[in-house]
Amino acid sequence: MSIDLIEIYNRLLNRFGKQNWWPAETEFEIIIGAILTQASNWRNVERAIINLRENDLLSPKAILGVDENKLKELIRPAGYYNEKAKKIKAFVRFLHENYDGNLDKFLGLDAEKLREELLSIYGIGPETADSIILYASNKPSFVIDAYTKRIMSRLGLANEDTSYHDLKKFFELRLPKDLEIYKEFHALLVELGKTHCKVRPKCDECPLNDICESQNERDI
DNA sequence: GGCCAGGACACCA
DNA sequence: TGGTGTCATGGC
Repeated sequence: MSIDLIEIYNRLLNRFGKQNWWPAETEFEIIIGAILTQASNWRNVERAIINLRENDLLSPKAILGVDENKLKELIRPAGYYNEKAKKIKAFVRFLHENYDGNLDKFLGLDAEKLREELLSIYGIGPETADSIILYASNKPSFVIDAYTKRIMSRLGLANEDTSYHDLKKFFELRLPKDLEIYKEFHALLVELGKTHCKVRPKCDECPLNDICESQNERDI
């Protein structure tokens, strides 16, 4: 099967424009956001990040020193705050113990080693790891999320049980290994997912409508 | 008032 | 390795 992912990319880019992800001021903020946004609404995550910023906690050192219960209270709006507080703590402890708390040193690892290290940290799975590699470490590692799986499934290019690894390779084998394309494409797929390719799809006006197998109301 | 959101992990068979 | 339960707030 030949499918032109660049064609899809260009359509999304023309429709939605450049997304300029990741919305954050620092690399550490990207990492915190990547953990906080797990299975959560980004608007809620923003509230949590604002709370952290107002308390000067957007640095590894500050997070390392803050009381975990205090951390939980501040990130509460993001949901799953007990779990996420543990995950955030786990990350800064790992950084402290293995890289002297030096984030630049850690993010300077080559992509393969960085991914391996990230996946060894509690609370960081494939998607969060790839998000950190792509947007914080600025190395091309394609991110697969729930929206991407759904969109690919609706397009007939994947099943619901297609593995993360296989879907990731599907994109990486068909796209130029270009940092900006990787960044934008993932952001654009999320935007499409939010606006059209939802659980209850709004296929009208979808830029991929003509090449989508599901058309309307196919329950996946 | 129910559904859903930019996942990961523990536990089980 | 695959399926299921759990974690939780807030917008729509």
